Amino acid sequence: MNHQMREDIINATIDLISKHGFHRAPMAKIAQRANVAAGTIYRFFDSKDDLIGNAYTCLEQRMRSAVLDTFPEYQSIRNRYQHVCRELVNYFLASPTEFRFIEQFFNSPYGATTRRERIRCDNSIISEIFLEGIQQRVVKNLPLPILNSLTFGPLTEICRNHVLKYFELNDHVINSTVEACWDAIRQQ
Amino acid sequence: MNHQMREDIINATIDLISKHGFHRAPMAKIAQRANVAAGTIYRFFDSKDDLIGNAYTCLEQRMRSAVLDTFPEYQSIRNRYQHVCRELVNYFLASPTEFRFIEQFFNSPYGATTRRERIRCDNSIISEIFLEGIQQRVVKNLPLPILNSLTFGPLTEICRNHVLKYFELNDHVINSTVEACWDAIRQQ
Amino acid sequence: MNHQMREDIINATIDLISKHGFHRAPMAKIAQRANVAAGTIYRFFDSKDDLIGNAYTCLEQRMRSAVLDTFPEYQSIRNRYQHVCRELVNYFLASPTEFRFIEQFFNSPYGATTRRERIRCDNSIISEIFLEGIQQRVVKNLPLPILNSLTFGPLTEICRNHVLKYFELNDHVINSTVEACWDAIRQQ
Amino acid sequence: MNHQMREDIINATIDLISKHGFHRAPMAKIAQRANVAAGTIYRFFDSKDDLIGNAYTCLEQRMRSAVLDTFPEYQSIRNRYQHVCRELVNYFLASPTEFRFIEQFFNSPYGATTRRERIRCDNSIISEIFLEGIQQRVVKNLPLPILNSLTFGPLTEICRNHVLKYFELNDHVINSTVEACWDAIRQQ
DNA sequence: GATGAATGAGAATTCATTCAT
DNA sequence: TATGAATGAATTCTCATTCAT
Repeated sequence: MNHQMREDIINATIDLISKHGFHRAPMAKIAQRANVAAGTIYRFFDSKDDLIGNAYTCLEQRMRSAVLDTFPEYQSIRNRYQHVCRELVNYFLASPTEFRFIEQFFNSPYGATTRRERIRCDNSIISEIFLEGIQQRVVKNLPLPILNSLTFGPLTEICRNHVLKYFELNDHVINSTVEACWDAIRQQ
Repeated sequence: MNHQMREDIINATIDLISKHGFHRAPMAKIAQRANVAAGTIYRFFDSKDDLIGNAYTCLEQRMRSAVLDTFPEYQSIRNRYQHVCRELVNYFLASPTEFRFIEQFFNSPYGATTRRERIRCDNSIISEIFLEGIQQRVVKNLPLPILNSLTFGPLTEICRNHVLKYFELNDHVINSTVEACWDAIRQQ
Repeated sequence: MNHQMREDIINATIDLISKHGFHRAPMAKIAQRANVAAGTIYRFFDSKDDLIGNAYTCLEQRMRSAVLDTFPEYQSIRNRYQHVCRELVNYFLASPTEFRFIEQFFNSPYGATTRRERIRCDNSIISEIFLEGIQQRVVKNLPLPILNSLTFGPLTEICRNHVLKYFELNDHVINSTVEACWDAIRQQ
Repeated sequence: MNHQMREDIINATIDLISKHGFHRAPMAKIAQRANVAAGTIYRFFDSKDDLIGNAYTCLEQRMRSAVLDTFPEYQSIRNRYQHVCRELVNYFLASPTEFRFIEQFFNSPYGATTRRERIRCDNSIISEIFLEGIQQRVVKNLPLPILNSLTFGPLTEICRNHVLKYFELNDHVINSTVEACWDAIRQQ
């Protein structure tokens, strides 16, 4: 198994699909952009659907790394929370193509069977923050999916607006938004 | 122009696309489900893309009505805000198919050129609430797109989780979430 | 039978087909240009093919009139010959649309079963000229179809070049060409 | 690129179109007759229009070869003229299908932008004959397009009549016609 | 008679996948 | 193992024709 080839195919897939959608990203073009033959894709993936699924899984890994690599394990709940939020936004802004792919994937039938939390951040980490916060009465006692939504819902939204050039973000605005997310979930 | 037919076609489109995605919703199947001939669709719409765009526009209208028909014009900012939030969630939960279509549309290249705010709520209404709130120092002085994201980001998310059966909503949870959104945007 | 309507439909047919070809001249557009409903065409013609055939027959009549209305019955063979030639060219140049239709018709499977002579000129007239000419040893003793081709072949060609704007005709050039055609058929 | 396949597709195209017209020669049938899959055609040609255009260009080449391969470069103007005429007629009679295609092409909107001279004979050769003839006062001093029409107009016509079985040609008649064409253009 | 909306068979074209080299 | 030409089912769209009004 040539791992570089696999990587190239996945990157080509993300590129084309994020730009043109699942349809209008023909295998032939994916192959071309990846500098492999069309048939070669099928040595790595069973079908186009399989390729799409694997492209997503691959992105999941990348995001997890981005967010967790610099995770400050021993800081306050608030700090850990804000770290995750900021790193996520930074990752998305640095990788607009991947961001578009992920959003498309999640909101299509392909991703309908995937919980959003999985990709956003390793469950154990963000859940741990929430659970610890609830226990310490720093965070509202709400179901985890709700806390997740209150956090990642707005962050994803502002990234979309920025990536699609509707509203440009900067550090100040990002910080304000993260702060507002924290206001949403913290015990008042 | 037979308006019932047009409506039927749009509903069939929303139905099939929300379930199977833009591809895998062939015109032939749309026609079949709408009980019209394949060619008939083209009397009302120029192309599949045009049909999809119009289906979205139609949903926009329906949502606007749902949210605005019972709008309490003369109540407090907080009450008006919470009204919009709750009606939106109610509408989405009552129309899961339409919700899925909208999410797919927005996150695909089709909807990339459409600002999300448009559909979520008539701009003038929600913007008015925010602007009035900022003026009265009840709402944080943040750019409108950020306030929008802090509001509709979480709401869309919890609807998605409910519609996809990951986390069941009830009035209590919805109220808590709306309250948390308010906490996110209100002046602390 | 509303004759004006029939005429309008035929004119619309000639117009559209001469410009866009047999395909790309849909019945709906023909109807539109003729200011009648699509279904109305079928009160006058059995099918599109029938319409095309009748459009041709109609043109045949028009041409015949154009050439014969001023026919100088009692002049010399040469004069009568040159009259027919010139009138034909004049008619074609004055009616480029009809010319294009006829050419298309004749060279398509539609017209494959139609002898060209029919339309070019009433058989009896031109044949009479040729036969008389042969008898008087003024015209070469060649089969009539050959004499026809030597006459109408070049004339059609120069009309095509003019109509398609490849080579502009004027009276002088037309006269020279007619003269040359006469040289081709006359006994040397 | 499999050149045999390309050739097969072009031949199938010429075959079907010459018999049934541009419409009524669906890509599916062309593919079938060429013993290739429908999609294969699109590896060689962008569209049906492109295929038709290329089929014509291919015929142009074939005709040119037919006429020029045996061209007697150092003979008299009259001999060279008559050679071109006869070879052209011979080629058409030997290839009635190709002849029908060419005629249809030229007289349809497809070929409206193509000067007829191009296909009939390599311009430089026939033009050279005419120009030389004019200079030597052997040929009438008429514009080249007119000389072209006086020559190829009748020849095409008699071929049409033969191919469509209205009037059977033989060497004697062909020679007489070529002679008559020469009479048309030669200085009297 | 006239209409034109509706039909649906048929056309061009695309593209996931296969397989001989 | 990698290729990419070839496949043909599936898709979008067109348009001659019908028929209820």
